[in-house]
Amino acid sequence: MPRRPADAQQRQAAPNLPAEPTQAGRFEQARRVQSMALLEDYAELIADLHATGGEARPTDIARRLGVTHATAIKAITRLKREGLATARPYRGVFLTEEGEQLAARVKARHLLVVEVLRAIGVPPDAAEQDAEGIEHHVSDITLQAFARFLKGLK
Amino acid sequence: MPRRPADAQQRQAAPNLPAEPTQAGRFEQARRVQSMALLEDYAELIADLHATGGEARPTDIARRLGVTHATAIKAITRLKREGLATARPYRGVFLTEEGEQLAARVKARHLLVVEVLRAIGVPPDAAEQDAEGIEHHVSDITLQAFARFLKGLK
DNA sequence: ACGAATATGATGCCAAGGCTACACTTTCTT
DNA sequence: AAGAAAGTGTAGCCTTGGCATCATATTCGT
Ligand SMILES: [Mn+2]
Ligand SMILES: [Mn+2]
Ligand SMILES: [Mn+2]
Ligand SMILES: [Mn+2]
Repeated sequence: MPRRPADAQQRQAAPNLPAEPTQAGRFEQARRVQSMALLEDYAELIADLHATGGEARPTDIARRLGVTHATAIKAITRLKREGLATARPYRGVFLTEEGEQLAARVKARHLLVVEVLRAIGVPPDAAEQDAEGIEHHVSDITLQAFARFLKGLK
Repeated sequence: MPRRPADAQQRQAAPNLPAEPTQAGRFEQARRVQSMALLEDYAELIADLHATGGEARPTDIARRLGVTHATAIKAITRLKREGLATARPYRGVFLTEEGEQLAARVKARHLLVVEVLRAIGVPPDAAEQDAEGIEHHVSDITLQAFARFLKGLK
């Protein structure tokens, strides 16, 4: 049945770029973004643990994320591989400079997303809950619009 | 080092319910939601293909999603397993009653999310892009707030 | 100081969701 | 009516991110 084109285009690498404005392009970008979500949450959490005067040890991280420590350790391995963290065995996890920067961006974005949801009238618990997933999909452009929106309110 | 409690609680099933208001509970809920995202996008897309007068065949679906047809076929297998779709070999995919209902809900939510982003001042392309990922994390409670927000604007 | 309690790390298992490659079926075109 | 073109399905491979289990390291409490 030779009706439509073929489906197997070249499908190059496409590192992390803007995404075509086609439906397929949007889905591809959404998948790319999703693949960063876990790293973002870990970075944000590790920074928070450090900021709260504590250490970021696998068990702490695991408990806060609701996963087993084995799962956390595997994710930490990925963080290290991606150059976002280092770890001293039995002594906890530390963010690299790049990791710190990611954490800072992610935290700011998280707070802004919650703030916008609240401003729209979303109840506090739902805002906190939904923001945990939504945040990762909020692009810089959208984030700027969020900031302008909040500024316009006060 | 026996400082903090243990991390391996019972961790029961937790089918799809409200989620504790703890940080771990929020992350758990976000993971549950994410595991539905793929099914939601497929259901929405299949309904759209049918609505647009066409058939929903693996290659159509794959092209629209930006994946290979093999990937689409695997996802369709999961849709069938979950009771959301049926398929007649070489004749396309069809949503069950439950699948149709899911598709309708997902489509309405998608549209509302885009509308809210636009209302906040997000440029059209970014709104379309970000909504593709955000939509899956918007709870019913939040969706209601979105509807009220839009109503209040006009 | 030493045993108990806890944390850590390693390993192996699983399912999801990508991919390529290849065989088969259907449809189109001549 | 073939033969070519396109779609479909299957199989096998990979990575991610869950899990449980076990061995080892550290720290606490007495
Ligand atoms: Mn998050
Ligand atoms: Mn967050
Ligand atoms: Mn989507
Ligand atoms: Mn959608």
